[in-house]
Amino acid sequence: MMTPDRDLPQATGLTERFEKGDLFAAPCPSREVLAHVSSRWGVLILIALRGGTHRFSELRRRISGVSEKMLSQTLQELTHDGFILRVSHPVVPPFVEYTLTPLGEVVAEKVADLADWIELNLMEALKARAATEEDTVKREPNSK
Amino acid sequence: MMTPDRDLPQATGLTERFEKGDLFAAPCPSREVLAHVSSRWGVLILIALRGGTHRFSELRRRISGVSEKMLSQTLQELTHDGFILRVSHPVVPPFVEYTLTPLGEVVAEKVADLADWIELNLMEALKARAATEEDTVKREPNSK
DNA sequence: TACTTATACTTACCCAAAGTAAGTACATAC
DNA sequence: GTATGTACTTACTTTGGGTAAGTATAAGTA
Repeated sequence: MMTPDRDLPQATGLTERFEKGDLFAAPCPSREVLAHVSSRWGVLILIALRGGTHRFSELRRRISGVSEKMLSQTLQELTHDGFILRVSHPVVPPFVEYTLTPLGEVVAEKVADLADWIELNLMEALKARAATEEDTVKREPNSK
Repeated sequence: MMTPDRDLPQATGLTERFEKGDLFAAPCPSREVLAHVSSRWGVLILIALRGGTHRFSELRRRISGVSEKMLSQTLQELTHDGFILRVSHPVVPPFVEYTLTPLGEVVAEKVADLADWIELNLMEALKARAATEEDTVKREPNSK
């Protein structure tokens, strides 16, 4: 049976063990920011902006697969979170530049670290995928 | 006015990254794995499993807000990717344990590093949020 | 005996988020 | 005058995530 444990007092006890913060608590604002940073396009945008300023359309072309809508939206979120600085030049056609803030450079570095590691170790991960049958280990009832 | 495009001559670091796993290319398998790891629940599961083995229902209670469906699904993905080992004891009621693999411990560490940093620096991010009007910098047409 | 509780799931259904396509305003090139 | 490029927004459609309920089984409770 499903027990609706939305806001049970157990949160306090568990939070103690993870005393860093309340990331494990549902209404934690960190989750939102973390979601922006680790979102599908957020990750790629942050990595793309390492190394320097880029224009909107540069990012769009570089990050294969983003729609303009999602790029715009994610850039807004990250800008709003203080990770990206948006500089718009009031000319025609529009000219807008996006740059990492000092705060953004730190997150971007951590995100890139994660992404790079995954790229480099993909082979191992894929090998594990091939061996699907070994995913689960079954133990005898009396072995525990 | 013609807008100069400094699109192609990229920073070497980024270009190298393109050629290795090519995260920026849409059909790159790294993206999928990265999506699993950096997904809303994937992040929290990996962090929760640092420090030791946990049962399904333990994780469910700890990670406030996960549905059983999402927990099950995300655990399957991460298990399939080789980051988590699933050990099921064939008893009634079911008893299943989840543990990080050596590979999983490394990703979990990187993910936790990112999450911790965000939690600690949330205040700065929120301060940036408050100053919404300063998100965008406008420059005069002739200032560039 | 019958009812409840607990576990680790799956399945059906629904809605919000993500993706697609088109529109916008203006200028320069052909 | 048609096309192109810029940085967007807005409607519409699709998909994925969330909610609630179902499942099998055994121990515990009334």
